Amino acid sequence: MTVRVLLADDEHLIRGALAALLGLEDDLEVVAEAASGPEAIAMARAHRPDVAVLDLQMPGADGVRVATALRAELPGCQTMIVTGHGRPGHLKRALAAGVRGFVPKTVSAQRLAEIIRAVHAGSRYVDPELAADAISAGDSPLTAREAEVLELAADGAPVAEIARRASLSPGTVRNYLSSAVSKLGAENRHTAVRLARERGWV
Amino acid sequence: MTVRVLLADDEHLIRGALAALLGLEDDLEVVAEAASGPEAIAMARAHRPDVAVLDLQMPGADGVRVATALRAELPGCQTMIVTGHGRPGHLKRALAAGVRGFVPKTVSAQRLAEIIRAVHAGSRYVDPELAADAISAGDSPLTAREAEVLELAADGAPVAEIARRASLSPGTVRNYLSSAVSKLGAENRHTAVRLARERGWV
DNA sequence: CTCCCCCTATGACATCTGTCATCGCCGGCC
DNA sequence: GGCCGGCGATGACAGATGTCATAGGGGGAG
Repeated sequence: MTVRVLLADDEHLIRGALAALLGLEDDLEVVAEAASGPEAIAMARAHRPDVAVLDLQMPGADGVRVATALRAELPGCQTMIVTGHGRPGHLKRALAAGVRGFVPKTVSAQRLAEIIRAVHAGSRYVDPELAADAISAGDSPLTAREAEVLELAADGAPVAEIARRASLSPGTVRNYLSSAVSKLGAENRHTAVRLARERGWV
Repeated sequence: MTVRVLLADDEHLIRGALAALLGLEDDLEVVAEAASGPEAIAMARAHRPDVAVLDLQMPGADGVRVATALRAELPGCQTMIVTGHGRPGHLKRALAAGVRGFVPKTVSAQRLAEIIRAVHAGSRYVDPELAADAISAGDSPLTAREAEVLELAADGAPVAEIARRASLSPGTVRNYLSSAVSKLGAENRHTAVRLARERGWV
């Protein structure tokens, strides 16, 4: 019995190469490919794969968003995420979205094929290194608003702009930023953004 | 006559898959693989490939740095860069380093094989879209010091820290930042850093 | 030689940011 | 009911940042 696989990655080079390699395994069959989030969802709807292998970063909708959509629409389809640089927060988000596998692109195709089989059989697989990172990063100490405001501060916007976008008073924004900065042990909001990003808290 | 290819990419999944696909072409032979910059140089030294296909982002030394090293050491070896997200500045740097091909990972393996042949035959190939971006981005309006200081400001360090690292007076640093910000039409140094990064000027 | 641009620096000023104290409101928990 | 924590806001203050004028030295172009 062969496992029907959907492959979604915006990098044609990788997607094609991967499809070819996975196709060599005689119990795996790549039944659909997609280059964007929305396309992945559409292809899944049309081909009803057993396992969806999703890149984390795709135009339109990222891998986790696609996984969430598939979870709701095709309960029989297991999802897994493949990513170049895995941050702890992504893993946490992915797991929360019902993703069953989370692997970095540094694994071999051979290994990926095994993991696809495992996921299809019902087990979960998370890359040990990424799991360790996620555990050591721990939970976010930031409150919802602190995280939101920090997010808005990410592109270097001044306080007034952030306040406008968040519909908050500038003073309140500064308070949240201040508290976020102190919780993260950062020197200023920009390093705070960087730290929070590294730990996957925004 | 077969083209001997060196493949360097830190993502095992991509590298392996690509090696397999390129190996299917009967006039291409992947004679070496590497997962880091230094390893790529060592492998090139050992196997003397005709064409080196280098990922832009690798641990140790990025693709352009590797290309520069190879240019000096193995003049008979043509180099080309493959990258996920290509910024204009990278292309410029790559061309200056004597790289003969520059392609995004969104091309197909088929197309990549053709380009490898072309590069081996002595032509150059630059992805049209990336080329257009590079041209429209134009040249950097920043002076050497402005760019350097902006670079140091990238991680959100305060002026005092930047001044220390650049061995400059804090006042001078603020002047450079101010002038860079105004040249880039940014609101503050952090958005200036972002803009300069997008255009490949830092 | 002169002009111009870059590098470096200082001082002054206005504004922005970070921090703290304090307040009221709401919702959950003991 | 009382306590606590999060949310939203204000006011005040110190320190950081952005801007401008100014100035000397050096190097390249005309």
